[in-house]
Amino acid sequence: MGVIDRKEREKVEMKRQILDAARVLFLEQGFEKTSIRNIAEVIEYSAGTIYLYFKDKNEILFALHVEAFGALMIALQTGVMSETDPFERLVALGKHYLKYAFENPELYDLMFVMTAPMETIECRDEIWGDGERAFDVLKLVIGECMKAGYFVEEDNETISVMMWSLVHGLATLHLRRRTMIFPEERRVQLLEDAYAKFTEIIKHYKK
Amino acid sequence: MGVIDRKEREKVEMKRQILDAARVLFLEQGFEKTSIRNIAEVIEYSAGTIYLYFKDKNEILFALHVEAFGALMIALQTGVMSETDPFERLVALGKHYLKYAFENPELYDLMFVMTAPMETIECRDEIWGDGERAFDVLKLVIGECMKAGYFVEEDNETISVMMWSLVHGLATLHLRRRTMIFPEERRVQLLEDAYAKFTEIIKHYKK
DNA sequence: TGTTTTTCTGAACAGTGTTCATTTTATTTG
DNA sequence: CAAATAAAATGAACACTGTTCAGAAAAACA
Repeated sequence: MGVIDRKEREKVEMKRQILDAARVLFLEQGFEKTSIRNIAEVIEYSAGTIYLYFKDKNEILFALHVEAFGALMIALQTGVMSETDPFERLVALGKHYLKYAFENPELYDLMFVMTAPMETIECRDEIWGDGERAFDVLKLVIGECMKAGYFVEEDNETISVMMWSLVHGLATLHLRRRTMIFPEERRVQLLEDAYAKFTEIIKHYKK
Repeated sequence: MGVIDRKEREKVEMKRQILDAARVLFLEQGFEKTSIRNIAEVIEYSAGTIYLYFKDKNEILFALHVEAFGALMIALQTGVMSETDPFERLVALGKHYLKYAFENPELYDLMFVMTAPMETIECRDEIWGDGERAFDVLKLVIGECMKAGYFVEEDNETISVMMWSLVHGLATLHLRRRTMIFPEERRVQLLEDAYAKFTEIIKHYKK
């Protein structure tokens, strides 16, 4: 029966259409302000139809979440590849993380800021699995740095959390407009300087 | 006419009632999930009445925002007072910042994470003024550190942004449940360790 | 007391996420 | 090909949201 195969393909295609429309709208106007009816309008179906493909609005978010982490992993891997020196790898990793955050603000939000999806119990494992794998990349690179003589006798995970917090802090302060307290022409420079200074400081740290 | 004085008092009292109810509900279930009707129910008035005291739901948020920054400023000042050594002051400042964040998660959210209120053009100046004044405390303490021989020849604002990003990152990663990727018994310890390590590293940094 | 001003209500509007009986479309069977 | 079955899509309905505003109730003034 080639029919059920085609039906399967159509189902996947429809899900794709919904996700693409949802991603565009979420990125444009945010999750909360995007209604199921908005998404339905874009794909030219009725609102009810969406519920034949996704259980609810959150499940659409989940699906995008998974895709977003896939994209971040690629971005981070690119960051790792681009340098051979262990410490430069770490610096590049952070840079690519920030780049991803600034280029995909709403997706970054969804991955590291939004609370809604984290509350619901279902899918938690996969969701956190994604986060863990991204964090593992950081730990790996920091592990290499330690082998190369950086962070001697430090706890890998502690250093990783510190590094993650810093870049996440830079990203969210900017994405959530808190850098507005600085004059426009200084904002980006300040973020870059702060990151550069941080990497410089940790580079030369010896117990 | 003592009447208009009393009327004025009643108006202030009513605003207080609304704000108190709103703060409790916002802290309990968040801004988005709290409806004007919920607030009205608590203070035993109709929903329409609220609009006689606040222009809209955002204005209630603004008012709470102002109060929250007042509380943070007190928390930070306490942090500054508690130590005499400039660098220990800085360490204590960050600790009290984190303490405030963890003890008032929804208020912290409202001050440093929420986007909604920042979008609307009105009240922006006061709102950002509050943020600026809090940041000034940090700059001041770091300025004292510089005079005491720390961060020599560094740009105060760059160091301040770095410090702010780190504590803000720690706070938001935890408040937004991203530390769930760590086993429960390690979470808080990891945050504390990361902060302690960070302060230790910047303490011993010499160009 | 009657008049005016202030305060409050509750219905209404256009929107939300979600459900479900009904209709339309597609596939399989006779 | 026509009839029967199965799948897909609809759109009305429900209970909710923020917000407005004509009218009712209460308070203040004359």
